[in-house]
Amino acid sequence: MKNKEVAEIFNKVAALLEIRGDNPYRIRAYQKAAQTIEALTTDIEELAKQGKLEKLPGIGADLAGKIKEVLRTGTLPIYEELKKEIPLVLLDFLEIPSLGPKKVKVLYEKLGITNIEELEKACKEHKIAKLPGFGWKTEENILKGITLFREKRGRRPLGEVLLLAEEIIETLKRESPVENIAVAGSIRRRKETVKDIDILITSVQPEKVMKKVTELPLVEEVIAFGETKTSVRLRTGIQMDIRVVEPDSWGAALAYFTGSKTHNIRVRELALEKGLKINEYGVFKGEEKIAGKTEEEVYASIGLPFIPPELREDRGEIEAALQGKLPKIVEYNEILGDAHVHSKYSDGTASLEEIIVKAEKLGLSWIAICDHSQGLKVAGGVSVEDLFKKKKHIEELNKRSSKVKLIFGAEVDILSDGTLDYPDEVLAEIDFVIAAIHTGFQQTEEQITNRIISALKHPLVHAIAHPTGRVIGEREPYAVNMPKILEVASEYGKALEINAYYKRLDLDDINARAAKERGIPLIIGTDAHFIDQINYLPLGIAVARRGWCEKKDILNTLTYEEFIAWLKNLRNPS
DNA sequence: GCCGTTTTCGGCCCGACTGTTTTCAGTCG
Repeated sequence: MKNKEVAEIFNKVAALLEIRGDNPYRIRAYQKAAQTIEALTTDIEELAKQGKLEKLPGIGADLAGKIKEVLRTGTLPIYEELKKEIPLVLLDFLEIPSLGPKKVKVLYEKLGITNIEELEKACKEHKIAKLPGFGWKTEENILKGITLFREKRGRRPLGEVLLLAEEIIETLKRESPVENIAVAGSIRRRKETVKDIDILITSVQPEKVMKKVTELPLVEEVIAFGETKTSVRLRTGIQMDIRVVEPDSWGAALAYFTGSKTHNIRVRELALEKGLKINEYGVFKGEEKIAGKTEEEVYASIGLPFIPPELREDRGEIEAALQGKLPKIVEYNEILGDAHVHSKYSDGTASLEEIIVKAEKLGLSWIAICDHSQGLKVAGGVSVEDLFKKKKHIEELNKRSSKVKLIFGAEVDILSDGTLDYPDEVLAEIDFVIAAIHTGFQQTEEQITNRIISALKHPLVHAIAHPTGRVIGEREPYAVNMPKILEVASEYGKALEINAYYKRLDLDDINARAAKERGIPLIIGTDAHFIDQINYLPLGIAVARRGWCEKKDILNTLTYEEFIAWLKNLRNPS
């Protein structure tokens, strides 16, 4: 948690400096530092103690000192100073489309506007249009922006947007003259939340495609309309940007629009060092275009192998690629099973038979049926008696089904005192025990951490489900000391779950990478309560990929027999 | 504010579109 808090302060300093109109490169330095800190897989406090802060990219003597200051005092002199100069609420204004730092500054200095209500009032009284650089159009845009802001149309979970994007692509393929079409941006990188939908197209009739885009029934409003770039807002509130390029520029454009922004900056800096220029149209040596048709070509032009989109976050992937040390991240088709599915035995809606049919459809060869344990009454926790019925049921089905095997598991509650929700003699009968916290979220960090640690140390537990308990956009993680959890999991060889449910994705990419670096096995489970939620499995795989995980790091790449062997071996090492 | 087998100073990614302008700053990605 500490890392996020430090990063947050740096980000705010950067935003405030922007409004103040400070040196843009100084601002970028703060932003870059914030990003580096947020992506750390170790506790920043540890790095500070070891005097290793200055080894981090983008952090020099000055910022290292400032990090230490934040860790010591919780704030920074420059931050406090800026807050006095510029009201913090102005940062909210930056979220309003068409308002950037320059305009926000003018609003504050000329009209003394310091909250949304005042801003709205000033628009309605047409005071804004009279300001230099503003006009009636800007006034209208701000009013629209305020409405959007109030509706909190911020980042949405990837799982919510991905299907929509794929649907739109199918429609455009069918109904307009596109040749290549692909989703780019943070969706292609499979970031856990996304702000907009970026779609890239090649076409010989770009104007027809653009027209079609604006006519899609899903479109509510056209924000910008150009020959090569069109932006619309969909009825769901999300923005969609469409770019059309020449086939010859497909790879360069795809790389460009996939981002991330910081990854792109690094790539282009590398190009400059080699006397090349990269833009969305290609790689150029002087006037001559030397690459651009494919992404591979673009990376190769600056001496890099292809970097999978999920890694393009400027979290060391470029350095790794330069050294030939890019991980061979786990492939989507290497995942053979889903390690966390609920059935009718607890609060799931599907029968075991239905789950088998679904798994076969998805090409999976095993599913771990992990229903809730007895104490979790709200979620239909399974009594000991029913648990043994389920065990028998699974054994019978496994005899009949050859393509898909079920694994007899349980998602066992970690009670508030750290003990487990079934007695040991029952746990011993369960082939796969994944323990989880479902109650007592308000406990202190020490209490929660100790609960999970006692579960990790329990000899019959194999893994911990959704280790931080966060629900994207709804619930913050409970107070848990992740470095300690990682330490104990690593010591005891226990697995941690990447929960693939679209609102959990817990562990997240950064924690998954931290686990991988410590040799902790990871296990992906959809936590499906409805049969179709098993479809979310790729979202969990995406987290693993974003966490630099390779095949060997993920237990779901094991065959049924291998996984059963792993489970047994953990309890009785051979 | 960072960074350096061309550099400890002078660089720091690149382009489309909008709106307010009569040539371009600001915003956005």
